Order: sequence, then C-alpha cells, then structure tokens
Amino acid sequence: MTCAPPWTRPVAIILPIPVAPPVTSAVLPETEKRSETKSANVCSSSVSRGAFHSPLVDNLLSSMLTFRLGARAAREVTPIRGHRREEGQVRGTAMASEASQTGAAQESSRLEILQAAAECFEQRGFSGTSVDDVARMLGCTKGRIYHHFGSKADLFAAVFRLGMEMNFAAVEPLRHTDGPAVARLRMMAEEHVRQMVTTKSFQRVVWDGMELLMRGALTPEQRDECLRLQQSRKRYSTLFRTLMEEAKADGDLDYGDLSVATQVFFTCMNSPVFWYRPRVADLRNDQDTVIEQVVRFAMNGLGWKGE
Amino acid sequence: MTCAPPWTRPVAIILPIPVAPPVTSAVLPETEKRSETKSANVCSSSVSRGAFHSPLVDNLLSSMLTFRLGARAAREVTPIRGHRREEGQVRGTAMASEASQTGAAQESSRLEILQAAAECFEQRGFSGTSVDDVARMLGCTKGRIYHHFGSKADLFAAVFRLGMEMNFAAVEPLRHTDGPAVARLRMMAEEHVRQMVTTKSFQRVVWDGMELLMRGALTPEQRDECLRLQQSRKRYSTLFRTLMEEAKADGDLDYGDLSVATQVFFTCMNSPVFWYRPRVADLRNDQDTVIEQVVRFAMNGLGWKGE
DNA sequence: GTCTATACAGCGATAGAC
DNA sequence: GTCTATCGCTGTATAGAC
Repeated sequence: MTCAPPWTRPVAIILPIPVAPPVTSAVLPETEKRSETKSANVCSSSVSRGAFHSPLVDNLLSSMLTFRLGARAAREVTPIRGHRREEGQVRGTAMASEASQTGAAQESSRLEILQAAAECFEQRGFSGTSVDDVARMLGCTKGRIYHHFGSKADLFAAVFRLGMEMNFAAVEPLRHTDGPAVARLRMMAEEHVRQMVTTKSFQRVVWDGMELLMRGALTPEQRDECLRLQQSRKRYSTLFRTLMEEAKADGDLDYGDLSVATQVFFTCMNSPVFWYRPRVADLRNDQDTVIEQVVRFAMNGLGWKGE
Repeated sequence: MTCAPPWTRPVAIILPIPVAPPVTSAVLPETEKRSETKSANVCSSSVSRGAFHSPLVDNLLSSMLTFRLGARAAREVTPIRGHRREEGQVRGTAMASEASQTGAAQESSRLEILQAAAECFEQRGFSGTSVDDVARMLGCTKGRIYHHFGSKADLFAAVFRLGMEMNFAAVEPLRHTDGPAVARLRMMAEEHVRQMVTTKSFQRVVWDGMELLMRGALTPEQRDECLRLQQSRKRYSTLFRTLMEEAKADGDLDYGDLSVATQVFFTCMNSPVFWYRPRVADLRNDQDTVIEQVVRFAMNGLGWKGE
C-alpha cells in the first residue's frame, strides 16, 4: 500500500465511443455499416439482424402495437420547460386504429427500428445514444424514427417492454409444470438465462431501464405508467420468488434473507448481458455451455445441493 | 401469449432524472441540497459525505496525485474535431511537483470534488451527468472543477481509479495469509463485497468504467493508458482467479469453465452496487448481514460445500 | 482558486417538401 | 413514409475578471 503500484501512474482515458458522422444525404449502399468502429470480438450483438426476425417476435410485436404519448426528456420536476411540445399531450396518433390498414408493413418497419435501437442502447446506454445514432445504424435519417416513435424515451420504452414481454413469454408457461419447486425453478432459470444470451441487446436495455426506473423521479401524469412498468417487473420476479420460497420450505434450497437472495440470484442470471460475447464457430453449443454454467452457479448460490 | 397481459397496455415513461437548474450566482446556504429530488430510500449514497473522508482515502489519494492529459469526449476515431483543445496535449500542469506547496488543501478540494462526482456518476452514469450537475452538488460552479480536472472524462477517470485503488488496498494484503486457498478466497471476497457496500458510489463508477473501457475505441495516443487501466483490472481479478484455481485443485471448489465462473463470481460480488440501499438504523449490522449473504451466495455458486 | 461570461458543437424535436 | 432543413436548448470547455 505504501509503494505506488504500476497502475497508479498518471493515466488518461477517453470514454465515449467513436461513431461516424450522422447521415444526411450521403447514402450508405450496404445496409450494415459502422462495423469499422468495433473491434473484432466486441459484441456485434449476440443476435445477427436477420436471424432475430423470428415469428415469436412478430407475434409479440403485434400484441404490443401501440405506444402513446411522447414522454419528455425534461430534467425538471416542476413545470416542464424545454423545447418539446408544451402541451405535454398525446402523440403517436392512435396507432392502434391504423393497425388494420397498413398492418404488417408498418410493424416490420417498427421492428427494424427497435432492433437497431436495442443495439445502440446496448452499446452506449440511454443518454449516450442519440436518435441520429439509431438512424445511422439503419442507414436512414431520424425522420423515419420520429414517424414511428414520439420521442427518444418512447423508443427506449418500446425496446424495454419488448424485452420484458419476450421474457414473460419464455418463462411464464413453465410456472405450472409438474415436479418439485426446485425443478421448476431450475427450468425457469435456464429459460431466463437463455433469453439473456439470445436476445442480449434487448435484455441489456431492460436492465438499464430498470435502473432508470428505480431512480427516475416522475411528473404526476407519468407516474402511473411508470408504476405499471415496475409492477410488471415485480410480477416477473415474483414468478421466481414464490418458487424460491417453496423450494426452501421443501428443504431443497438454503439461503438467508429472501430479498437479498432474490437480488443476487437475478444479478447472477442476468450477468451474461454484461460479459457474454458469442463465438462465431459453434454458436449453439457455445450458448448452451454458458447457460448451463450460469444456471448451475445461480442454483448453487441459493444453496441447492444437486439433483 | 395469445391474450395480451395487463402490462401490454399502452404506456409511456420518462427516463431522465429531474434535477435543479445549474448554479450561477444563487448561492446555496446548506452544503447538502438536491435531496428533494430523491425519494426516501432511494440511495442517498451508502456513505455520508463527512464519514467517508477517512485517513485511508487521504493516504490513497496522496499516492495518486496526478492525472495528465485532458482526454477528449470526441465521437470520431479519425482527426478528432470538436470544441476541445486541438493539440490533444498535456494539461493538469504537473500537479505532482506542486504537491509539496499547497499540498493538503488542494488535495482536500480534489477529494471533495471526487466524492461529489462519484455520487453524480453513480446516479446518472457518465453521459447522463453534466459537469454542472457535479458543481451543483458541491454548491459551486464548474470553474472550480475544470481547475482541478482537465475534462469530464478526466474527472470520471479519477473517480474510477480511486475506486480501484481502494479495492486493491483492501484486498491485496489478504492474498498471502495462511490457510487453504478457499479460506483466503473467502476472506478476499468478503473484503471485496465490503468495499462494494461501504464505497458504493465509487464502485459503481468502477463498474461503469469497466464497461466503457470494454467497448471504447481509442485513438492511438490514448490506447496505452487505457490498456494500463485494463491491465490493472485484470491484475485485480487475477488475485481471485488464481485462488479459485488452487481451491479447485484442492477439491474445495467445483465449477466448470474458469472464465465463466470468474465472470459470474464477480458480477455476484459486485451486485450490491446495483441494489443495496443502506438502512439508516443499525447501519453496521445491516451491512454485515448483506455482506455475509452475498459472500455465501458467491462461494456456494463456485461449488463450495461449507467449512 | 473560484466565479462570470461566452463560444461552439451536439442533440431532441418539428415543419414541410417529396 | 421518409428525407431535408431548421429551431432552440443543453452541455463541454475556455478566457478572463476578481
């Protein structure tokens, strides 16, 4: 402690991530650009663009259709000043009613935007990402994005919610399987971790969203909606929590305080969103290995003693 | 999946956190302001301002003294344009040499800034925090901050490094204690988690810093310094990693892949920076309980079967 | 050593052309 | 439905007063 170690030397870092200048009229021929700013194995996102466009997502998306109200990025609690619409009113022009018309095409466009947004938010976080960033990743301008989403916060919320819905869809059906509580918990954990790995970008946004939700102060009108989001999260964690209690009562698990255990358990299961980088070769097997190990760690952490 | 669950309903949220307008000439009488934007138990930071100003930190800080080079917040890899100094040159005016002069006073001021910065970065992240935010928390203007730190990135880096140094100082001495590898690992883990809880703001910044480091692309000049930071992190995790291997060889631990295990193990131990909120009453006991539980979870996760 | 004043770029958001 | 152009605020950083 007395002698200064090597890493104590004067040092400087840059933190923001370099990106290309915004698109204006210079058209990008290839759809995928920006790869030059990423180093080889630094996460070109776990899911390749095309592969992700699964029926599951389409189904989910169609049940999700609409987002109202352009939330404002105001930093004040009191009378929200800023350069956004002063009335604080509904936007997004009641998309639900339009859904019957253009339907599929519009949704497909929305989905593509969500996908790109997820990747941007994953890489730079909410405040670090500009709407231009997302547009640039899509090879278009922000006009397109603002046509579909009322604000940047709306866009983020949409990604956030889609991520949550995918989790529910994957995990909830397993809740009432047969067998002891531990076994069900294990299966659900496995499915949850699989989500983290296969839809990593979205799940990372869910994580960030939770954090923002936890510390975000709200204007009265927005409180309701935020509460609803938080409750949905709570409902999700309860799926696991109840099984944890059951399994402990059965003598299959052994942990101390339930709250602490839940927190650590989830952080554990979610951890791949921070460190997982898919290896190109043998993707499937790679993922399975990681999932298996993470689940094992998490279950052991709860005091599970094996089958 | 077919019937839309309640949380599928249209929703809107705001994400950014409201703050008071920047300080200009309106002087704040009390040093601590801004409390009105926080809800009761939402993290008024684990360490109270005064209590944190410990000899340990002072010692660490004096061995740390100097930061060179104003890192730039440029978003381009190629010729860095922007409104910062174009030479990309050294700043911070060789503070090490000045240390003998004003010494203590200057350092105390620096430390106070670091403290406030840690709390701001903890709450809003790097890009979400403005230099004005930090100044406002201190009840001063950004002039003071820019006098001590060349740029926002410099400030962040200083907080980051101080956090890391505290970890090293707490954990490294335990490396060569007597006893089996598992026992030592357990002790180190406990000390690490204690750091997470007692210096939470700083540790949260360390976490964010690691993430930024992982995905940040660099201009050639800055690559070196960044690499150094990363290596210091690596060195830290190696402290644990080697013991993990030893203990596995001893038959005291049982995990699969070392890399995955390390990642999950750390994420686990670090988790309090995300969810821990100190309860005012009986702080000490509260912390100890949390620490004990987290360590237990983490060790169990590695396949530890108890004493 | 800290404050005031100011420059200048970036970004969120809108209007209106196509 | 997407693009262009533009507005106005926010935020980083600097210069110079005190």
